Amino acid sequence: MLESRANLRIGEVAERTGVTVRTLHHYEQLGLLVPKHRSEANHRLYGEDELLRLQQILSLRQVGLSLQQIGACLDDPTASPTSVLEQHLDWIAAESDRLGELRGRLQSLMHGIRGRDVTLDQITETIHFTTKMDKYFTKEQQQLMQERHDALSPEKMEEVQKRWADLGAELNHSVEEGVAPTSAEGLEIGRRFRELMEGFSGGDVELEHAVGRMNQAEPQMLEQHGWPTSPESQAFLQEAVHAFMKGR
Amino acid sequence: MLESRANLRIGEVAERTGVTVRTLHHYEQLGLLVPKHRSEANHRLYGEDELLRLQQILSLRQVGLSLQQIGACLDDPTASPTSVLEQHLDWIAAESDRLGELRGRLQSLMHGIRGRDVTLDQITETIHFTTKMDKYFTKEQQQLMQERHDALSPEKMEEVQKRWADLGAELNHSVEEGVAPTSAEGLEIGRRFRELMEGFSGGDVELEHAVGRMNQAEPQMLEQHGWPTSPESQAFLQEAVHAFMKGR
DNA sequence: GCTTGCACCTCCCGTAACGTCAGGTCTTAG
DNA sequence: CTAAGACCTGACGTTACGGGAGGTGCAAGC
Repeated sequence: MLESRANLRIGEVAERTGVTVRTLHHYEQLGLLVPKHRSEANHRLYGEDELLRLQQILSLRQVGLSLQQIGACLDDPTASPTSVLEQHLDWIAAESDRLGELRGRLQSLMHGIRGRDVTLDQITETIHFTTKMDKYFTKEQQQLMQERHDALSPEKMEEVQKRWADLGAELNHSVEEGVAPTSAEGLEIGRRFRELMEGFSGGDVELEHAVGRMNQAEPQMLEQHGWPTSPESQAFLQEAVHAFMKGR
Repeated sequence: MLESRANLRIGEVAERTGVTVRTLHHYEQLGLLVPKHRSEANHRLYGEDELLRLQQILSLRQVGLSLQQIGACLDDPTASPTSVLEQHLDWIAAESDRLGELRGRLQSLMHGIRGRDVTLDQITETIHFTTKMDKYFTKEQQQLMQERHDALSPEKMEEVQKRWADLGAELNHSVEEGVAPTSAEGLEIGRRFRELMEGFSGGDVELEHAVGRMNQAEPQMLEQHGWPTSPESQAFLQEAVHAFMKGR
């Protein structure tokens, strides 16, 4: 009844639907929207049904479907559009989650360096570190560690770090001197290691295991902080801790 | 001290850092990571500093920076990496919001067609409709309309729709018969229109204006639901309502 | 009658970050 | 001596178009 019978030329279609002429050319090239008629001057003529199809294309594009998916929905009668949309929704949800997480991490990163001028090295190292954290610790564990970290006063922090550094130096020294892990000196190192580790993990065995896995797989992270990573040191420490635990 | 002095070949670098050989080729082509040395057989040799640079590149890539931005951060001493990251965070936040919104819309769409088998036409029309809604109504208005919609019982819904349809038919009839908008018949149409409209908007003037703007810009949306959209009908209705309001 | 301008036409190159051959060279183990 | 890897360069494909070059048809102004 109210249909505008006149075939529209490409410019008019573009203007009415808000897309560019180039886009319509593109859709035709993909076989997505091919006007059936041409004028005598070889100009594209879009009819009623083609305009409707274009509306459908634009609607589906609006929700993020790829042109390929749109083509499948429109042309393949066996393809169920709801399942395509369902699948697409899963995609969107995953992407949304990913971006949200990334956003949170970037925010806390920017929060951490707010105001202070930092070098690129520090930034990239922080990113590298947090990435590794994600790989070896669950979100709950990370949150726990963050809370325990925040609860510590700066002086306390520094003291703990110094004690780790001292212990690393002493471990190195003992290995170089050929001290036996089961000697009194070795046992003392084992004791101090357990003390520091328990202070860190709060007795959470799974957390300690996660730390162990990370240090196993990424020794250079410890190395950068001065902790001995040679196989000898590792073996010494393991035996020393074992001996200490057994004799306790 | 602990540096591995030996220059690594591209395959080894790829294995250790988890990227592909092609990626390293690509980075070299972009000038992002160019190993200074080659072996006698023209094989790339990556040294200590190049590995460090690669780590930085991968860290920055991890947070979503483009290779171009990464190159700028690494090579342009005037570019502040924090400002680049700040800007990037804005980007991420916007994208995250966009995807979250799209996700919500897709979810409610899928919720609306849950179980029932729907045609592609119905889906695309729903998408089209909600898109237009976004264009003319604020989120608050949409939420309000949704609540008012949900509060209505199905019978009530149907009755209201019937009354709109009847009014549209009568409006059409009056226009065709040449009835004056200021006649008793016209006034009655104006009264019923105001009644229905106030029932819809709940007296929210801004909401009514939004409806007016939408119908002005997108007459085909009304047209599809059988409401008269001819200029004559529009004019008649406007005068009828005006006359009714003045005489009230 | 000629020119100008406009809307349209058909190629074709460019985008970001690589994946994936193709065809050739080098080295090393059997 | 030969076959398998590891490496090299070069080039095309991916997404959804943007943008431009160079040509055609048609109406209006000089």
